[in-house]
Amino acid sequence: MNLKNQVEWALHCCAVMMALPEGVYLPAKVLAEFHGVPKEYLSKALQALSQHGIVIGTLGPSGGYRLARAPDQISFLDIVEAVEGKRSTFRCEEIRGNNPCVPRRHRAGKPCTVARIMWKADEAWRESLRGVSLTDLAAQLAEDVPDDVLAKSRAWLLERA
Amino acid sequence: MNLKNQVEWALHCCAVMMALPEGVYLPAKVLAEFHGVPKEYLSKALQALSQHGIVIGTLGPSGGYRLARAPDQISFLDIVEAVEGKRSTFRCEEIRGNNPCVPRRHRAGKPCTVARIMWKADEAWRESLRGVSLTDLAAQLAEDVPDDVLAKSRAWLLERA
DNA sequence: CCTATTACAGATATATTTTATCCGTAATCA
DNA sequence: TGATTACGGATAAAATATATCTGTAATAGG
Ligand code: SF4
Ligand code: SF4
Repeated sequence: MNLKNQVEWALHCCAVMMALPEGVYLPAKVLAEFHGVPKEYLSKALQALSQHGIVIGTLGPSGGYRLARAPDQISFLDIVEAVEGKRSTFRCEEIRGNNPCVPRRHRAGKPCTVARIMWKADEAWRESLRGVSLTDLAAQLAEDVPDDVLAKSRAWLLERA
Repeated sequence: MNLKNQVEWALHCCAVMMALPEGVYLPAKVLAEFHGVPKEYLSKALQALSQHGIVIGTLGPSGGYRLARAPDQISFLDIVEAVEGKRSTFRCEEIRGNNPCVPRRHRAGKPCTVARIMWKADEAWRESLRGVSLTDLAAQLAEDVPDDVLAKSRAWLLERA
């Protein structure tokens, strides 16, 4: 059970886009080169973000992507769910319906205990991601990443925006 | 991102094995028929449980599986991790190392902020599963499942144990 | 108006993982 | 001895993730 690598890419892209000045857009091509990932496939992830209203994409030269709202209004969960989907990781195949001792009653009934427990764990995962915003990420990054690397990256990106 | 269906099967099998009297073993064949799933593939899940010390398998006629310890000493997490593995669902491909502005320093460094946040969410998921034991499940099942179904299932299984 | 650039949607191809089956071996019991 | 079982490894089929390719429409700038 693995998350798609697009999740990682999308998160990094959003982190990078926080540095954009008002009205400036970053093309997928640049984001792909910056992260060293295939442009075409990364585009799919960015389009997913766009469809979920997390980023805004504009066409034409000087077009590209930027965040659709303030970083403190974008959570990790928003981003993860945009590319990974909202469905629970636990798939219930209703195998209790195969129990030879159960006539019919149970089958269309409410989800069983096992499923509820698994879904609750899933919700705990989501809740954890819901609690972290891009602003939180930025604060941590400022501590972790040396200032010169941050500045150089910023300059590298703006040159190509 | 989906959990394997073996997870669901393993959980149901453990639930069923709680009903076994001391010293009695339930063959994979019976468990498979009871749940309506392919025996060969279910066996793989049961072997995983066995390797992780959650169930005990014995050979020969009247052999099969039973729980290796008391139900209150077996958590959902034990079972899920046995078949799904212990690794985080978030795979870090170290794409920050591809950043053209980073020389060398960063690359072998500690895991970055993004990864830590994702791993923490993963841990929240595990913590949730760690908090539920088979005993808890049994209590819930007693409420959810009608008594006659429970009794009939029990009888059906013991006939074939 | 023209051209280069871009996001976007859809089709296709490849790789990896999940799902499932098959077979041979060893242990156990009657 | 013979039937039954778990176990491990090899293999096959299906589903999903990964990646590429194509064409279209919008847009900025000349
Ligand atoms: S998890 Fe619950 S609802 Fe799903 S198959 Fe098992 S018993 Fe049925
Ligand atoms: S998640 Fe962190 S450690 Fe992993 S690639 Fe991204 S920056 Fe690097």
